[in-house]
Amino acid sequence: MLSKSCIYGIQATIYVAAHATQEYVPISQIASELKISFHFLTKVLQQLTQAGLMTSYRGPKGGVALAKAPSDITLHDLIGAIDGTSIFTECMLGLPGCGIAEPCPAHEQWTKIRSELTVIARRLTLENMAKKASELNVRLTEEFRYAQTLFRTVATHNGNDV
Amino acid sequence: MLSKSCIYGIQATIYVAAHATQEYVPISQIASELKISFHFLTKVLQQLTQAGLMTSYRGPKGGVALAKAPSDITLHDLIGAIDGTSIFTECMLGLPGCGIAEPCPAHEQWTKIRSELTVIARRLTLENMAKKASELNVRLTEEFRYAQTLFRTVATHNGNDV
DNA sequence: CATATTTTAGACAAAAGAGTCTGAAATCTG
DNA sequence: CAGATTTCAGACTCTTTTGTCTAAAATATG
Repeated sequence: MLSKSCIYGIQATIYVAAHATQEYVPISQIASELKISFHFLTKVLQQLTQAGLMTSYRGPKGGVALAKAPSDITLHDLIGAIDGTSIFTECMLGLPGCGIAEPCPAHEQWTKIRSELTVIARRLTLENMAKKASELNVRLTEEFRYAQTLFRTVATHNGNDV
Repeated sequence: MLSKSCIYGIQATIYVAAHATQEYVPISQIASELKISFHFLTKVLQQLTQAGLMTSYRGPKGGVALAKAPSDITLHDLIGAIDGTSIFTECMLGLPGCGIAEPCPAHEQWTKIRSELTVIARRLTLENMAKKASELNVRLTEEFRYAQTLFRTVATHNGNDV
């Protein structure tokens, strides 16, 4: 569905959006909290800065930050910048030119799914997702709940029944 | 979205379903008509026979055939046999255990899409798709319309505005 | 200015996907 | 039985994706 690069990019931007207090968030911090290879994440985030979705700053106090307001960056933007927009536009069977004139046998059904996927991806902003992620019990990474890394101080939440 | 193997498998089974007159269809015939590598298609169709969706027969007059009625084989079956069912079950961000208890930030939206995708894939049978493919102007392969390879004798259809 | 920190750039390796090829096993035809 | 046809099984290559590593450029701090 989505490439690993894309998944990492989405997770990282959500993390950055949730850390709006920091000016720039070092990639090393994101990588270690999200258990992603630092060097690999670096390359992914470079794609996002080159696409104009993030800004970067070198040196001490450097890192990456969102280039726009979290409410102005959509899931569609992120997927498009990393995996490309083919998932939103292409035929399920990968046939170029599949359309109303020359549909593939699954054209109509897939078109419906695809358009809903597009709507949802356009509607889901980083603000939405970061807000969700900031609530308890919301996952951002494989091993840990995001809540555990984000709010270590929450005392009422005692369990870790992963 | 779908792997090349999966796409080839779907196209090939549609082709076989549309050639119900033949007892067994040789893989070489499918491959050449659909412009797919013979040896590669062979391996893909072996997966389908091992999954119980197709039958095969060796020797002259041999080939592959559907193991069930075309109305009894769904797109879901085909995808499941080749790419696996993860596309119908997994979290968009690939997080194991993502669910109601521990949702990822895109959980609800993706669940909706996924369930619609599942419904459609379960509803779309080979019979449906083969019927669609047998109508004019329906694509099954990249270079040619399926209609052209399937019904070469149709005279009223003079155009090829690819 | 020197040093530590951080992104940038690019080479390199490992793993998976896609595609090719060869030989063996099964089966029909003469 | 001999030969042709076809799937089956597995080795092999090529490409893309994923992941690792090293050196250079930029920048803050003392």
